Amino acid sequence: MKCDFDGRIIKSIQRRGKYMIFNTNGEQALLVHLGMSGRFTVHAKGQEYHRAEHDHVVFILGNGARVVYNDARRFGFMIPVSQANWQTEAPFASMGPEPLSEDFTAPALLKRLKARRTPIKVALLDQSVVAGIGNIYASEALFEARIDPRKPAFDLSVKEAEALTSAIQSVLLRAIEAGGSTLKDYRHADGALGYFQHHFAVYDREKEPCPGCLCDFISTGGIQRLAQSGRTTYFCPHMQAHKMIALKKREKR
DNA sequence: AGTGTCGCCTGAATGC
DNA sequence: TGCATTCAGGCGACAC
Repeated sequence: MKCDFDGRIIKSIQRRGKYMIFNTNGEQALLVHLGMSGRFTVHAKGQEYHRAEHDHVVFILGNGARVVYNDARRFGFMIPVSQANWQTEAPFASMGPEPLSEDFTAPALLKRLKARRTPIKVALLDQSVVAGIGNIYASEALFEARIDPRKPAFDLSVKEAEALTSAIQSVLLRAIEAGGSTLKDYRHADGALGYFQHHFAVYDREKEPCPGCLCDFISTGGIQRLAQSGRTTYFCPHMQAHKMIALKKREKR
């Protein structure tokens, strides 16, 4: 099938948050999001290719290699965007800082959380607070920072914001180091699996003890899960306890 | 403007 | 075995 990008040269590939941007020698760039189950795999020139189920797009490169986009759930998308303007358009105009950049500081995070009455876990999934955090890493970072996921976002102290920014960076760096998290679909471009799922502290570990658990595990029941805005959160109620309830009672008087 | 709910789509796991 | 239900790395449209 012909498309607008036929014959274009891919000049560079960028990433912002969970989006990839393929810059070309034309007016338009290709914006790509993998959704939940999207993946790219690279097949070298001469390597036989048979279309597999859920292969939706195949890029045939000038050197004969194939880059295949496979996406079982089809939540991913590719759209042409203006190469000159995409950064000032949705969703990038309002997107939060890159968590591994120097723009991501505790004061910057506090500023973006200031007006949010929503729980901190829900706020972390909002890409306009910080870019690139998904459901796994939100739970993992909050555990590492020892912050209750139910705590209102605006209620974070300076100390908590500091702990959270470093926890987010630490979790992401370790996850990248381990090659990402393969629950079902995630693969590298060469088909390799990620290994960070073996290092989760709380995610998908309901009723297990958290790392370094000091409480009476039998009586506490270990890690708990709850639903927040339709997404599952995992946390340790003992390691991540906060005093909101006591404070609320005081406010009411 | 911030917030919650719903739909998109398929596959795997679970329950009956 | 078969069928229905539930849930899953995300996001955008929509209503309030």
